[in-house]
Amino acid sequence: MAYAVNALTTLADPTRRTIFERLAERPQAVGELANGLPVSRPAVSQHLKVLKAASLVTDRAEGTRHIYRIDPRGLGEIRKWLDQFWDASLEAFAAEIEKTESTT
Amino acid sequence: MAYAVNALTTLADPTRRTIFERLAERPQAVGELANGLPVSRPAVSQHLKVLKAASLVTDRAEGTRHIYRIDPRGLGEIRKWLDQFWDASLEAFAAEIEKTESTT
DNA sequence: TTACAGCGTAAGCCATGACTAACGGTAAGT
DNA sequence: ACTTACCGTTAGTCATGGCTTACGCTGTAA
Repeated sequence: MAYAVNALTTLADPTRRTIFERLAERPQAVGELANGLPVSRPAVSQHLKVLKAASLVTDRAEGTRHIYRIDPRGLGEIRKWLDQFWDASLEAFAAEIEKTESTT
Repeated sequence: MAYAVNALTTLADPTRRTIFERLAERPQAVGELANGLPVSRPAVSQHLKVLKAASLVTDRAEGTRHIYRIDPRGLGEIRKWLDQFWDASLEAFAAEIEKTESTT
């Protein structure tokens, strides 16, 4: 659950979300990502570090190039965390409607 | 989609997440929430304003008391946004595995 | 080994935003 | 009318975190 929280706060940053989207299309190297982004390469590197810590991406070294791609785990944790509130929300909603309408 | 982004950044704050959790259990007034939280009542009020703007909660006046409860809409937007990447992630994963194993 | 390409890290700056204290405004009770 | 309860808003302070610049490290090519 703490993982989901990390993943959530991680994706809260706009730049990080953009990076995540790009990697969702296809795995990419750091420099590749930096081009086409309004921030410097070190900035991308830092973001990738955070994304990796949240299990949202994985990296693989290919010579001096580091290829990053999406890690489904972080995404899954968020989903799990979200569904828990989704259920609670619907439950509360059902209770409220039952109390108001009582349409059996 | 912009809604989902708002909802996501909104739930990134720990205090706001806690408020959201409390409201998931049962609808509550502002003062009720403030008790049991390590922050002041105005702070809670501000957080509720943000949560409301992200369609994550709804409020209903009951005398001078303002009862807040979860709004499923904001939650739904996040889920929709998330699922889009969930699919992209699995797709990329499948492509990778297919390329590596090719176990038809 | 010399040179270059590709990244990660550290230090420092600056903007965003979370919090408190003080105030104003409305509803209910006496 | 006066008081009290309950809440929203504003102004101002302070910490968090994203960004850049500078530097160091590891491979690859000649």
